[in-house]
Amino acid sequence: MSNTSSSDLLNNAVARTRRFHRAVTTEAGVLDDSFLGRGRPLGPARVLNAIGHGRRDVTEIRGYLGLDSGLMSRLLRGLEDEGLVTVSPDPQDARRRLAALTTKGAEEFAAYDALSDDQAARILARYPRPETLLAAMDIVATALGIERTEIIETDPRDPRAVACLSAYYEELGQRLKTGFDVSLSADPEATAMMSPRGAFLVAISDGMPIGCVGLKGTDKGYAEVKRLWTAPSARGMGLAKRLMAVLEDRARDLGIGLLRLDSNSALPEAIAMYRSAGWTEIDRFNDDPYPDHFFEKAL
Amino acid sequence: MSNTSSSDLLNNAVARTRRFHRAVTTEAGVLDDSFLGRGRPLGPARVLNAIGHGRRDVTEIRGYLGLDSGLMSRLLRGLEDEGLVTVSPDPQDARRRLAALTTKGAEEFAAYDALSDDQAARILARYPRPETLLAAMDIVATALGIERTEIIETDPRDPRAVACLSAYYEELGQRLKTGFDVSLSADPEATAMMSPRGAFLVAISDGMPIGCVGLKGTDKGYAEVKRLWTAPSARGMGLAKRLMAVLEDRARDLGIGLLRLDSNSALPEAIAMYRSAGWTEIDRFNDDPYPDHFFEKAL
DNA sequence: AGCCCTCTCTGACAAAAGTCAGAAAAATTG
DNA sequence: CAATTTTTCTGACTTTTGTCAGAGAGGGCT
Repeated sequence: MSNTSSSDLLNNAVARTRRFHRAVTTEAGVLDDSFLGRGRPLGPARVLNAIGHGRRDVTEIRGYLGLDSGLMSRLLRGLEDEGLVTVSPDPQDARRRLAALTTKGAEEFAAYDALSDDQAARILARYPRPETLLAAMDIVATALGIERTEIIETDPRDPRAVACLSAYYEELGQRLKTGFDVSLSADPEATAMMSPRGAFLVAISDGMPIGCVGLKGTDKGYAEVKRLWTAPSARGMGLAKRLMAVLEDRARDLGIGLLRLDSNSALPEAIAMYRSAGWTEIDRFNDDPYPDHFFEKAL
Repeated sequence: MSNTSSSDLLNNAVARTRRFHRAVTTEAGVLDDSFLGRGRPLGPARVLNAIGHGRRDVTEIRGYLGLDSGLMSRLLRGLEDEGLVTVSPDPQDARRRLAALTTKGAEEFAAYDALSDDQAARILARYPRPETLLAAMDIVATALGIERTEIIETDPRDPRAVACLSAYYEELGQRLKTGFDVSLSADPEATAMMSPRGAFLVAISDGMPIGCVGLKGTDKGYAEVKRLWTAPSARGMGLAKRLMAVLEDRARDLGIGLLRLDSNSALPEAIAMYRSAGWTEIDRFNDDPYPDHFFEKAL
């Protein structure tokens, strides 16, 4: 432990971070050992799980797990001998190889998954009201993973998009004095927010959707930005700005020259962000009952 | 990843816990590798650090790190050969052995410590306003470490006690409409809260003080419970109750038969806890300006 | 003292993880 | 098309980690 004066004990950021790390790595012996729960060494278990999580490209897995090519090759061979995995050349580039789970391998992966779920549930069961802990875990996971957070384009009916949209509607309902009823607002049809008319983006952090934004094509000479939302755990990390930047790029790709959006004064963070991101406030351009602020940006 | 329906994606507690785990173990490759930053294998590095953190008893280190006696012996021998550690028989029980760092060993340990500090600082530097993240890390660390949390008896002037007391005064100042000035309240002298007249307890979680309580001996036929505080990150986990239970045991050991305490209606959680822990509300028994509730409990 | 227990150390292994160099196959480049 | 690069695979290691059984010294109890 570093030498810390008494006033530091509770406030020193580095000491707190290190204590967090100590707590988490000690507990990792409980959380993490699902990888050891099926009598297989860590190496093969990690490879099997990486494949189960959808990583197919051998080079990619090697990079992700930090393995030497020789070691990787042997681990794959072992999994093949066990009948859990098949490896075949990539049709695009026959030097590369793609791994896939066999039926037996998928079962084995599911067993690991069940072990992990059990362990997570066991940890949570220790806390009578785990909501505080879960919210804190979300913040930590989002913050630590912020650089790994991917922004993907999806169908707005994709479950990950729907999860974000539901959270968005619920939050609007709480924030607006009047409540919020989607059916009263202009709910874009899905196809208006899909290529080639528009786009829908979701931010994914370690597999969890933590933000979204939609671009709705119109026939009025501009496209509209809709449904910008970030998870509470992600706020203050610049995610909304990043979503908007990607969305503007996407709009340019689609040949869109002018963007508009509406917002509500109950969402001051959003309005401040639009101002700082180069949007200009304009007059009302629709008759939606909820918004009271309107913005425009030329691309 | 487990199959989760769309509504689960954001709210399923197990999925959130597993995502947290993924984020933390991925990042652990960044946080944790201070143990690998000095060209020594993990085993010896862990032993050296355990000794540096004040663990001297070889059996204890073995238990803490989960090492076989043979392996432990060889690791210690290696560190001795490097001139970092000396091992000598325990004078109390010559079967046991005690390890200590040499000067060189202490330097090496300090180097590991500096690496850890740097890594923690580097992680924090990524966040412009890390207070949210730090608060979340405190909550997670406290929750995961709640079963490892020790309650120790200290001098109330110990830095760990002082850290808690300062936080307590500051919080009282914020919570009481009138503010709080220690000098106007009955500030017990340290010796009144030390054996044999009283006691002072501090809860330590992974090296961080997260709660305290004092037992102040008087000559009026009762002892007073003073300065009960738990860190915000520890609230809702029953820590105050645990501190009180230990304090009551300690009071019984000291031959005290009656306890009293005062509190303020600005601290409703505390008052609810006293009621549920078998305390009876009584009339004012002092003229301290701050309290407005008074309790008593016979042991 | 005798007996049983605890703790450390050693030797002898075994398993797991990691390293390195070179061969073979496929893709890319000039 | 030849030269170069990328990727995987193999063999031949080394290092690290973990296991087991037994020896030896010390402690506690009757």
